[in-house]
Amino acid sequence: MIKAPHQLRQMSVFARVVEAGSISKAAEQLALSKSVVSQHLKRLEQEMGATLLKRTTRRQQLTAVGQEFYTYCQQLNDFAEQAWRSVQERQSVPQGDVVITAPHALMSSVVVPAVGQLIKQYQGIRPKFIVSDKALDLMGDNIDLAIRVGASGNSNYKQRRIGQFRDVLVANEHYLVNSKLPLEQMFYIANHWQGREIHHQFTSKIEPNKSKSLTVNANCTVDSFPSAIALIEQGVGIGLVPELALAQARPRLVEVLPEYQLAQNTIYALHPYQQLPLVVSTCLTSIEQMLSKQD
Amino acid sequence: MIKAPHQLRQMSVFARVVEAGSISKAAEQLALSKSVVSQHLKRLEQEMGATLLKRTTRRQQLTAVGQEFYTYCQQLNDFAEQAWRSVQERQSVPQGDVVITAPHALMSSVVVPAVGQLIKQYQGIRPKFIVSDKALDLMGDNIDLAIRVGASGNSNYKQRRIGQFRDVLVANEHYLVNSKLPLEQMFYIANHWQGREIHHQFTSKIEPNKSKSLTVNANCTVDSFPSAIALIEQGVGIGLVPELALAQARPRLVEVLPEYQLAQNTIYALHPYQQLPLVVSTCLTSIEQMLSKQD
DNA sequence: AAATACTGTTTGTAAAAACTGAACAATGAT
DNA sequence: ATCATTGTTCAGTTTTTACAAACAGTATTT
Repeated sequence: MIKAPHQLRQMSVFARVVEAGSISKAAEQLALSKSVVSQHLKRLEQEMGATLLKRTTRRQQLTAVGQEFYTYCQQLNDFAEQAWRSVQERQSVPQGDVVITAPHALMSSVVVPAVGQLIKQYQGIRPKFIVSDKALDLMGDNIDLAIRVGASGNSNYKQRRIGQFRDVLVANEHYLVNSKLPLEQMFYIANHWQGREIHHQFTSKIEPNKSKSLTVNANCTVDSFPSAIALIEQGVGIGLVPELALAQARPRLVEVLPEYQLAQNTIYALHPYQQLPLVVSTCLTSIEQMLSKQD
Repeated sequence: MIKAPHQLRQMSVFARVVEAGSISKAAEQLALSKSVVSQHLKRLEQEMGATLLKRTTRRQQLTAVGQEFYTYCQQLNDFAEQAWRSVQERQSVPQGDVVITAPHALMSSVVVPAVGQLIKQYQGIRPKFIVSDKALDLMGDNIDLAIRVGASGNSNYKQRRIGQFRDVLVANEHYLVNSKLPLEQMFYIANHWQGREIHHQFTSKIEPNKSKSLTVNANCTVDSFPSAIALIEQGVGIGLVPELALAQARPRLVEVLPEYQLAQNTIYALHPYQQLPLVVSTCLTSIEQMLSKQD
């Protein structure tokens, strides 16, 4: 019944003409020329096959049909107005649900603090944190923001580089002092994602050309780094830990090769939006700031 | 807040996408190409500064904003739909108020019978007849249809020729037979619009070239022809009467100059519409038919 | 009566948009 | 791995929209 794209517009204009009381005033209010408004009205009436407004140059009067039609068109305008307002309001202040996922390496050390700080300012934010080292499906799990290490090659989602960090090979101070074993034979506590065969390429912190490589087999595997830290603190062996997560544990852990460092991991933010909702973008900004501070 | 002409359309399309569950299906339902629908959505989101629909190639999910926005857009479509339907229904059958004005000469003899016949068929018609020999203001008096004799030179309204009739000079049969006076001296009962000095130009009914003229002063003036008929029937004098109105009175009245006739008067219909409402146009048609029958 | 101020309509023209169809990338199912 | 499906992007075309100016009708003012 109603197919043409312009009819809604015409209905809207018609309502304004009725309210304004004349074509000229309506045109003024709508910031249009009289001719346009006149034509809109004309075409609308043609396409409906009925006059809505009896009009001379001085007066105008609604038809019976026009009267009824107007009540709808009026509401139509109101609804459109309300719809926009509702969105604008919602977007003026960060609020509402945000589902954020991040790997262990970044969640408690970066994401949670960043968002936590935000909540103090905007109490309307209701975040939900999902720790996962696996790549979850943003759409399926209804995730608004995913922080990941390394780029996901193929994805429909928007992806942006938001920071970087290094992993550090650490051990309990006592373990390192007491153990007489060569590095290759130390007890290696690996994360699950590292696999069984582990290869590390170290570069000197001072001289970029000087490098050292290390290849070991995992003696033990954990599925998240807090377990690794626990073991390392206990003096069981050595293991890789994100430097960002060392803050809490640093006093008791020391680097195994203090003069060397590993390559940087890149941190990406992913989201399923064409355009970020305010809550999400605010969270993301906060996380980025947190990351830049730590550099 | 909402200014752009296309936004209503976009909102409408957005609602359809949500309802259809996918852009493709929505495009199909709207008889559009996918690309258009996609772009509409894209632009709408851009202009609102918010994503309404998180979407991959397979699934789509409403945003919090989108959810709220949708409820409005949905109703918007519904309203538009209803608005059109209401008009269509109203126009499928002639019904409702019609205000018709006509001069005495035509009202009871033509207009009322024509519309009366119509009412038998369409009981929803509620006509209001206003007899007036003066030209009323269509807009001011809320008149839908005006039947007039002679064209109104300057007017904003649509005007159309719908028939014609002659005036006839008549008298009571007995008066004519008994009166020995010459025509010029007979007691002349004039209508108000004829003025004091009256000139008639007669033409022979048989020979177009043969003509006769008559100039008289009014002995008596009436403001509408029924009064004239009453007087004439009483045998007071002669007077001009529209032939159309003679039907009821004919048995008792006879033409003064049976072989001659006066010039035809043209009947016009006037209305204040760009496009006639169904009720009005139906009435007009019926009146036209009534006129053509009498020719 | 004439001048005026204000209406709504028409017309020609330029800008904006809507739309299409085809090519493309991503996804899920067979 | 192939295949059908989905959404996006990119030309190019058609349709709408909009404006400005000229015009005509109406009411007020002078």
